[in-house]
Amino acid sequence: MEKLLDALKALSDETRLRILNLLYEKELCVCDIMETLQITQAKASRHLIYLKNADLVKDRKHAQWVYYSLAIDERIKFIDSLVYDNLRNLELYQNDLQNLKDWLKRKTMNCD
Amino acid sequence: MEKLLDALKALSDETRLRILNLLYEKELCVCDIMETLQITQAKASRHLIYLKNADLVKDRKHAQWVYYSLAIDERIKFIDSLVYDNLRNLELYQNDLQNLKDWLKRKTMNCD
DNA sequence: CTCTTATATTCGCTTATGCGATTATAAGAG
DNA sequence: CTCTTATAATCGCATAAGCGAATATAAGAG
Repeated sequence: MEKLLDALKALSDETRLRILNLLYEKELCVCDIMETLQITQAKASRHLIYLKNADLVKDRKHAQWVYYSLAIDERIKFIDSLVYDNLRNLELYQNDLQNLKDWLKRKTMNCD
Repeated sequence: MEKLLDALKALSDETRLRILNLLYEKELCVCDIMETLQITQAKASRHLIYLKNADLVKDRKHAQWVYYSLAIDERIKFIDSLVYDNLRNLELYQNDLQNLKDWLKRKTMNCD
């Protein structure tokens, strides 16, 4: 199956790794990712679709939002090791998690 | 450290995965890899150098041969999982291992 | 030295990738 | 309906990647 190669290609780009790192925390919509990583909407959308085509994430539409979440089954559990043992030792990805936390907090407050 | 990204880029090409799969068996010279995978010398050499630059393999020169072997430390042990749990379930990579075995046998016999 | 073998490097080409900017689509909100 | 917000798709461009063919280098062999 060449799906493995697709998955590896999906993992060979920093932006997609950063997105995947966020999705390991929780399901997120496109705008959460744009805000957290400070990237353009087109860029976020493009890379999410790339990850989806590689079967690493799945999406779910609700009203005008599209929510993305992990779709990593045990066939490719090496990705768990990659994220927990490697990615998250790096400052960039740690900072992204903190930024996500901050963003989600601000977002909730604005709804009050 | 961006070395992780280099490693992932190195893993996103089928030829390099096939080479890595072989090196998980044993140290090999460039010509073993050409013969086993039936690829050109330039292609084998190029991809081995790519893997070396990503710190996934190391080389050792002996007489006119250059021997390549794994250089995967525990920082990137997710690659072990990738190879043993994913790659080696795929027919292509299983066949490559058989071809390697056959080639090494033939090679030894020619030296008698 | 000269020839052969093993490996690396360069060249020119083709295709793939990533990007910003823009446009299209789709669902609410009012 | 019309306007706004969220997301996807398209376009044109620049750069990277992979390839075969040819050439360069380096070490033995004779």
